[in-house]
Amino acid sequence: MEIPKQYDPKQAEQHHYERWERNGFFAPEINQDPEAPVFSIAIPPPNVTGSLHMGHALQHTLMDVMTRHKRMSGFRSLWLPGMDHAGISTQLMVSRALKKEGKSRHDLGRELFVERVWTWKRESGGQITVQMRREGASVDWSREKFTMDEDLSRAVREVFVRLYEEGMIYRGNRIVNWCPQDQTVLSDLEVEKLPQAGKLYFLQYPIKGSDRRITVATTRPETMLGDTGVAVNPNDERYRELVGAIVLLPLTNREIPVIADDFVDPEFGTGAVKVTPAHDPNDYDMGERHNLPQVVVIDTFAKMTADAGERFAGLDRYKAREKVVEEFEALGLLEKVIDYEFSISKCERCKTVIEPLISTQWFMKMDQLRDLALDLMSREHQPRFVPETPYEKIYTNWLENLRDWTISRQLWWGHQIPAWYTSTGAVIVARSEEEAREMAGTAEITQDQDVLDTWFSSALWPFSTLGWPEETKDLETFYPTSVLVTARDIIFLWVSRMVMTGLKFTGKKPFSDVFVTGTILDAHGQRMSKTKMNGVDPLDVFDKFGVDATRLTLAQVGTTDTRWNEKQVESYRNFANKIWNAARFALLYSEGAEVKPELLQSTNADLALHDRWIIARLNKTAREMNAALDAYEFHGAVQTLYHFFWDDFCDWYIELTKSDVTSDTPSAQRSQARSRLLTVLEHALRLLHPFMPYITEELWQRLPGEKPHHPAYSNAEPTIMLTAYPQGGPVDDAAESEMQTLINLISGVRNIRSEYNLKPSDKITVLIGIPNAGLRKVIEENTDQMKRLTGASAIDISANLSAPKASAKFLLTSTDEVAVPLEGLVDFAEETKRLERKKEKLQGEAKKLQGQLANPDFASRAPAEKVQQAQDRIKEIELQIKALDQSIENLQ
RNA sequence: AGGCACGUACGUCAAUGGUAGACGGCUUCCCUUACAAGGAAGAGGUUGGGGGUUCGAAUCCCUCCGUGCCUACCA
Repeated sequence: MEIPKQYDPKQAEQHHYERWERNGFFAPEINQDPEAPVFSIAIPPPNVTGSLHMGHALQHTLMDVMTRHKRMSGFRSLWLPGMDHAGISTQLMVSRALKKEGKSRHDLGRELFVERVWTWKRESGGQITVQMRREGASVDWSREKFTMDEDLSRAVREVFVRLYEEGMIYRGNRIVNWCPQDQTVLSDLEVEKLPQAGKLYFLQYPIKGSDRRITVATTRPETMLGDTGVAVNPNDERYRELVGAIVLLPLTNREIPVIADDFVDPEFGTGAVKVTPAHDPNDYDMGERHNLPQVVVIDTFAKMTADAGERFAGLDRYKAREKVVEEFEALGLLEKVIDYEFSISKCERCKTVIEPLISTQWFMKMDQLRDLALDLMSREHQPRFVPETPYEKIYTNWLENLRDWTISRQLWWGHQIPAWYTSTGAVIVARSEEEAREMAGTAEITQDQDVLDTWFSSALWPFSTLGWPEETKDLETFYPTSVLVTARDIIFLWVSRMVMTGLKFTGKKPFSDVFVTGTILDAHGQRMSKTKMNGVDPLDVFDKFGVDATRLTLAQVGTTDTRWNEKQVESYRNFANKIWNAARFALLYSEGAEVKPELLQSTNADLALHDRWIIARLNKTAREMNAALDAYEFHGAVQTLYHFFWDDFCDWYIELTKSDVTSDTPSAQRSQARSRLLTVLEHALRLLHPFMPYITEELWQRLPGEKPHHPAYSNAEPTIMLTAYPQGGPVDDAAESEMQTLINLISGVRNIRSEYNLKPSDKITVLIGIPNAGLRKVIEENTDQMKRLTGASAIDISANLSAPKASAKFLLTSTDEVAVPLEGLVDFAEETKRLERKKEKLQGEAKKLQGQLANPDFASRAPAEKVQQAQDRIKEIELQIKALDQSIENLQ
């Protein structure tokens, strides 16, 4: 079989996914074991408008690793994919397309516009589903959901109606965040606050029946046209006598009262605040407390209303600001203007400055829901956040301060609110229009024009996607889901709301664990964002280094914020190449051999040391992998795999088995060695598979022999995806420690070669003294290996070392010693210096340890084990120093 | 403004209170070897500064400096 020297990721990425998907490997039905445990994840649904970014790639990698691991471990595994209709983004995107045709959504009307969005969705939405296939995400596409699907929409209506019936959803007139651009209300979480350089204007208001004036400071002078009061702190001596006085509001002919309210900070500005209940959330609250009227002077397009007065009506809010300031100046009432930095609220989507407005909206009361979630946390400590700090606290604190949720949006794209109005103004909330007509007793009803916040449907995602409110088989089987993987910025928007609705409507938590991923930053530690143009496109990285290398890089990010570092991906690309070439070697010499799992079962003692050892290492690695994955320790898991494959398997095992495997003459021993190599490789590929699905499948398919699936998947077409994840058999401490001795021996000799600058052509003799007969035998059995790996022409093993004076020596253990005669090979003076340096270093360490032991407190208070360790280490150092002294003397 | 994290080798990150590691990079050596997208070896850190608790601190506490995030909002 021809195998190229370099791994070509694109080649491997081409065919496997399509085959996996076509054969139904991703669907839980592939599992034939009726008793199988269940594992399920609902994907955080990406926006239908979205395309893959690093955050997705990171989350998807982690979810795929978990799902593939559980699937291979025999779990009936479901990773359910889907998309979010993303109300505002999607509506904006389609509106923009319309604009290019010179039309607005209003030209089409609601029905046609919504139809147009669906067309867009069919034709160009969901790019991300194509990209997810590239990632290798093993999601069950047969269960793919969209938040606007009929079944999910039904769940939305059901929840709305039930909450309305319980009085938890209500319609109210309140101050809200209004986006004049998108023409919709926004929740607090959809508003971002940005620092902004602005000005603070000091305006003087005359007091009626007096020549006093009261000065208020404001960043928004135009709102003064809607002032209905001036507030001061009740304890502020400066204004005490003015409380209850009447202010003549300039530019208008209104008279407004001076009120006292604790909200006012006497330290700030002048200590007197203008109160505009209709256009500021705090003023709104104050207005409520003092029964102040609300005068609306700014409309939904951020233009001044008729109530702002004739001169201002129709002006843009910023034009009005200039005009108000001019007029104050003309009246001599503008005290001063100072530069001032404050934060300004902007629409998260379109960046337009938010206008707080009083508006009739639908709200959801959160107190009962919040208590359900808080109870779950205090009672069962659920959901379990990984990492627990700080997220558990952040989550709990946020819940404790939760306010009512504004759930209506003035959009056309979304779930239209299931509320209807009769001509007499009665409100009917129902599951369908028919039901509403029946309830109304008339056909003359009109539906509320608003839609629900996108997050309303997202909040139901873990159960609505499984069929709720029907009691489906899927819901019964896969709910609650096992784990939620998410970025930290949607803990409030999404995670907490899923917990609350899950508990309310299914009586169960929607997931047990919440894994909060870190953030991938750019090379300078900045967040990647579209506006900064500093994002790295995962697809470009896939093209450059391959999907598997990228996944490995992302997997080890885990929960920490990490700067993007292409070098890291490059090193994992090299790792993939290493895997490729190790397999290439095994396959090059696979004639007469095949994968035989039973070769790894035997623990019989006539196996060669390196064989016993690699089996032990494989078992230990498998155990570590399972433990790490179950604990969500992805960083550790990647490290474990990397070292096992590169260090243990490639650097040592292949090198030690090479002479048997590459032997020219066919023999039972050669076939065994070849088969064992293939079998260990096959197991290693399985361990790697959840992280590197493509290269492992590509190579696994090429391995000859018996490669059974996990029993739960015995009927399926061959794929590494459905083999059993190695659980790890017995450990073999003897093999590990004996092999370690051999490794130390070979490394030690190589070290000597390197330190003395010996050329590979310099033939050396290695003298080894090992008093223990058992160990001596082990080493003797590996003489040929040692010769090959150290470039020694002769190896002499005896019970007691006798070496010529001028030899490089090192201690293998406290009793075992190795020497390489150097006569004629090195510069003795240079060498003496080097040994002295080494000795100093050891003496330093010994001194430190002795200091520790000399401290009576250490001896009495530290655990005996630690004291013993220190003493042992000192003894070891003493021996090493003695050996060094000996060597130095020998060089003289 | 409050709250919360973080600061470890040149870079990115590890390390149940037990005396600091990995990978990449770097230096040296090696293209007759499955892999130059490679191999072998080596150098490199008083864990941001200062103080405290402790037999023992990267780890716990205080403080300063720096960075990031979150919440609130100052009219």
